[in-house]
Amino acid sequence: MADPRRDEVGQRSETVRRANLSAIVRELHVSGPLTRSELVTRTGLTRSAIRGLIGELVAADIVSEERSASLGIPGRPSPVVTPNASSRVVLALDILVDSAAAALVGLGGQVLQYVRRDRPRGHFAVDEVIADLADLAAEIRVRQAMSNDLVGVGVAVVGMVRRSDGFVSMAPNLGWRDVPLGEMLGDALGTRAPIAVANEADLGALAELRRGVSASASDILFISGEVGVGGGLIVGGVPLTGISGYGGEVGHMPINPVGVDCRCGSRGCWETEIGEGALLRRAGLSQDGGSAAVDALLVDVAAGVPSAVAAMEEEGRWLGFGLAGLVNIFNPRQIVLGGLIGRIYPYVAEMLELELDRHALPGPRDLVRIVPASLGVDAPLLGAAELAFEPLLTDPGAWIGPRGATTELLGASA
Amino acid sequence: MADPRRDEVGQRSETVRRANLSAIVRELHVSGPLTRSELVTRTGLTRSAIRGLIGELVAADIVSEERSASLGIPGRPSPVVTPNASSRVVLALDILVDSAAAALVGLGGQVLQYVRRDRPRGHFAVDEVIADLADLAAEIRVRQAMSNDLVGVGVAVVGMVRRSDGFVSMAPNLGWRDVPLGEMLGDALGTRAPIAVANEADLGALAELRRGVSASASDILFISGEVGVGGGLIVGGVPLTGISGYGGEVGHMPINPVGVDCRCGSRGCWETEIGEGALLRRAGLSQDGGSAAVDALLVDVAAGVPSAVAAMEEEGRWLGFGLAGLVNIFNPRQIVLGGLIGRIYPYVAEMLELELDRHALPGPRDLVRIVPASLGVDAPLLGAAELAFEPLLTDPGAWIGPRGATTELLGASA
DNA sequence: GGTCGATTGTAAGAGTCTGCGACAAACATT
DNA sequence: AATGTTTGTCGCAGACTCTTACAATCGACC
Repeated sequence: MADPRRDEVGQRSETVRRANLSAIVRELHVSGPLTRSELVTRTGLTRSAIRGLIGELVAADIVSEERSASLGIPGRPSPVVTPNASSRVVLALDILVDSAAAALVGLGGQVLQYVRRDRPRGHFAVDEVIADLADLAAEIRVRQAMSNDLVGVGVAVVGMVRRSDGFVSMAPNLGWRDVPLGEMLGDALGTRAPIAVANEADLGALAELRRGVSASASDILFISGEVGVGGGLIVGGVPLTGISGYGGEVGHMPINPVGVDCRCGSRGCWETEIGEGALLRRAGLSQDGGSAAVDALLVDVAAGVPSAVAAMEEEGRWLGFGLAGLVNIFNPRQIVLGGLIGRIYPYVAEMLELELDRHALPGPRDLVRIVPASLGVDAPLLGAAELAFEPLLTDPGAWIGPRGATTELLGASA
Repeated sequence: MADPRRDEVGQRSETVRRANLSAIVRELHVSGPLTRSELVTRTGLTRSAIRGLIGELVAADIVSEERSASLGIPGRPSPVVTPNASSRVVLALDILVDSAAAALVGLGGQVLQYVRRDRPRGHFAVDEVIADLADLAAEIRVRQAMSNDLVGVGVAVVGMVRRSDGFVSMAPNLGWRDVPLGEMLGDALGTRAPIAVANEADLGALAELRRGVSASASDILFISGEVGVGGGLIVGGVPLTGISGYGGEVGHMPINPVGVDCRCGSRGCWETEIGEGALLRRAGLSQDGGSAAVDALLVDVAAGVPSAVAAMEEEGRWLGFGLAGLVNIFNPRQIVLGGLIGRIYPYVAEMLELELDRHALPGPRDLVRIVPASLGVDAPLLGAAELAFEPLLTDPGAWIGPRGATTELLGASA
């Protein structure tokens, strides 16, 4: 059926319509309510075109129009177009090592419902995790009047995920291998809405790009360190996924030829030098302490305890050494440090910049800025919501008109 | 003037036309002559649309149509559409460490003229190099009847280049720093055709992608090793340039914390472990021997000389160690080894794959294939031609009709 | 409080492009 | 020579958006 030589690059007028609707909805989703005239300048479309497209979006209940409050500017006031947060929603789920979370997010990024629950470390049986997530989702379902159209479900996982079907090939920190998470969650949640699964760091990067410190930059690296070290890489404005969605695993970039064994089966990975375990080990602390142990370490550092300070210096050295390579490869505008690494950033910044000076090429080095993440632990959760919204942002037309497609009430289980 | 909030994402019917023209011309440029009906299936456009667009391209002398030879198939024969190699041409230039080259390439990729001339190593004065290139270009100019429209000039340089204006910030192997090469070449060549300058490895990757072993793959890594080690990375079908075109410098990825000094000013770069110098050093040979010394080494390896074999094993080990990181980060379909590394590939393949098994994550590792480059020394030159053609491929409309734009006769100097 | 200028929504008509369907042309087969 | 297949050709319709003229609404000013 599918001819391999077929590129399907041909465009038609329908394409124009889709692109323009997409531009409007995406702009509203990212930037929040805008007046019609602002939309005209931002999209470059004419007033007539905007008028027609907005009319359809209003009819489909995707956006609303209201008279704007007078702003003291001469001229006819332009109505404010607002994305309908309560009309189109997504369910976002997050599976971290020691907690799980669910959120209901409306178009425009408004968080309507939010639940995060700690989970004991080490309880990672797949069925257990899925049951917990289903519980969280059910809780949200009860709290929210379910008159909403569920656009999709987004899931963040600490592991390597094949994007196409949400298959988790490996999640060392959860002890998973080859788990068809997307499929299983579909059954457990009882929804036919599309379920998109992706790596936690990739989604953190997406969230920071849309709603955080990297607002609409085109090339950023998001390094998220917790127990493991993940990376979400934005290249030319597009998330780097690789051919099967496994891309961005900077934590397992070999960096020390004489390094120690890594959970992934390799040796000398970056993760083994900058992860939570390495930091605690160098400080002479137990590696099982989790984030409480890290908190204690930070107190020591602030107090000037030599072993703690030395451990932090060594951490900064390895961070900078690895980041230099990434800077030379990607020539990014920004590197965002999240999770554990974001928390310790103030204490490693100096050493890190020094190592960058030493090991990164002058051109790229001068242009990159290192910043801590701004969204905290919820970055991946927000990213999962963004991921789930993507189909609506790309082709709002599918939610308009008779071919209303896959809209469905949350809770209307099979 | 330029409003920073302006995205200009609005599409119009003209956009559709441009995209469709571009699809046709690009398809012909990459795949060679095709019948109209093949174009119909490949682009997904209707016969009517193809007809109209081809008609305009023929009128603008960009393509030609001819009756096809009968193929023994029933049905009305479809005319063959051929890109006009002699009507639209680009000038490609290449500056390597020990040679320089120029070529005149026609639409479709046909090389109409070609000159490569060895240059003694060490003669890298900017003015000298530019004079040499201008000579090569003049030689081609004399040989070819100049009734052609020069679409543009493409230049490949062993160094870090800012894409926007062809500014070479650093070229350690040429001893250059901050050379406004694009501007200087414009003056020396006496042409107002746009001059695009880019890194040699980036262009090698582009050439392999278009005309070599990687035909239309979306994610490939091209590693080009000569004196230095460069990388051309294709991510999602798009060359990775970074925010200022410095991207892809995998050779200067720090990889050995106890490594040796690198020409770039850093220490422990990958290049210092897998470059020509490292290979020769480990084999106990002089590092100044150049490619003749490498040839001698290869003879020794084939003969089983222990020191040579050991050097090759060590080379393979470091190659695999570094590639494992790139595999984990990019999850590519293919890694193409060019230049020196492509030449020695047969002797390092085994060790390289072994190290990949050891250090790369199973998911990405299973999907990647390592192959030697297929285009040899001319890969960057061909890539430069592709780069110069890019404006024509992206918007053929600019070369059609009254607003004939920047077409110009080669040699019609200012 | 009325007038003027500025800004923006509204509406109708035109332009541009592609898709659809009917027909004709060119080829192989029988 | 008749038939079936494939594909170019042509006219018409559909889908968008742009252009242009006009109306609506605001602030500023006299």
